[in-house]
Amino acid sequence: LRIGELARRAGVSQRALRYYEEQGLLRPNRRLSGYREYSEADIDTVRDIRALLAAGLGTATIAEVLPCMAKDGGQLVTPCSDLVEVLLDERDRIDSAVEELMSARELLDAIIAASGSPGPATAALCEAGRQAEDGRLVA
Amino acid sequence: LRIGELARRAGVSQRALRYYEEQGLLRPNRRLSGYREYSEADIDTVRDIRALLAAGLGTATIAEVLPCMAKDGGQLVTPCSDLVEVLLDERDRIDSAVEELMSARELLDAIIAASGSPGPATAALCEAGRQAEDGRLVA
DNA sequence: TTGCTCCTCACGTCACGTGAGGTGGC
DNA sequence: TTGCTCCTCACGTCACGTGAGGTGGC
Repeated sequence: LRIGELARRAGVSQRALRYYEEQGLLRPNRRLSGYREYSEADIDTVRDIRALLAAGLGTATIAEVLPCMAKDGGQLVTPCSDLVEVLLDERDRIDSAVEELMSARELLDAIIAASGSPGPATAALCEAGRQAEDGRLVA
Repeated sequence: LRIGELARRAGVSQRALRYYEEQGLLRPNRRLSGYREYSEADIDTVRDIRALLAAGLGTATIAEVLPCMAKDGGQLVTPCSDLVEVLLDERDRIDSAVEELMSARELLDAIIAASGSPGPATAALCEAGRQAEDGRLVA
């Protein structure tokens, strides 16, 4: 697989793939031309990387986790004990991140729901908001 | 309220508060000394800002949303119709973000669960991981 | 030769962190 | 005067985005 096809199939940018390599998360072979050559397994690896990044893990931590995910005949590999503690912390962080997202969702829902009855006061406040924004640009 | 107390009570850094002001999200008064003077209402505003940032909204969008949250006697204010469409998109993004977090959580859970029976293969792979990391540092 | 894909710099972005160096109030 | 809090630059960080300028294969 060349970088363009992997990017398409994994749903990421080529820049992201080069960045992951720079951080040691991927190690593609090189052709004589210098082109990167990826394996089919890299598609799943990239998906895992994205999932962990989206969960707030840094590339350094992900670099430690990835070898544990190397499936040995469909079997997960045991991580070093230091890493397990890190993962427990990260899992807690994910749980509170979900709660934050839910409360933000409620905030937006309340505002969206309030858009049912516009009224004349709305237009005025809308306009006030724009003027405040202009003021900011001037200042 | 001076910046230090607001930072403590809202649970954010002073740098973050200055940044929010720079982005037009807060507009504290100034004392003769140049010190920022915040209102009690700013505590809740900062909490809302954090919730929306955590949900992935940018400061520009939050600047549009905040006036809608100005409680007019406990009542939410209606946003401009352009904004409502943006909020609907953001809400969808939050929903998929939650799904991503859940799947990442499952990934970590599987690895954590695998740490039950260490065995000798683990230590070897652990060591291999460290060597690979060293190789990276050398290269 | 044309066109598509790839390559390596290298600077920009967003929401801050982190000093550097200086001032205000009790 | 001491000590704590505040101020304004201004550069660093993380995970990339976005060109700039050049090369490879059919």
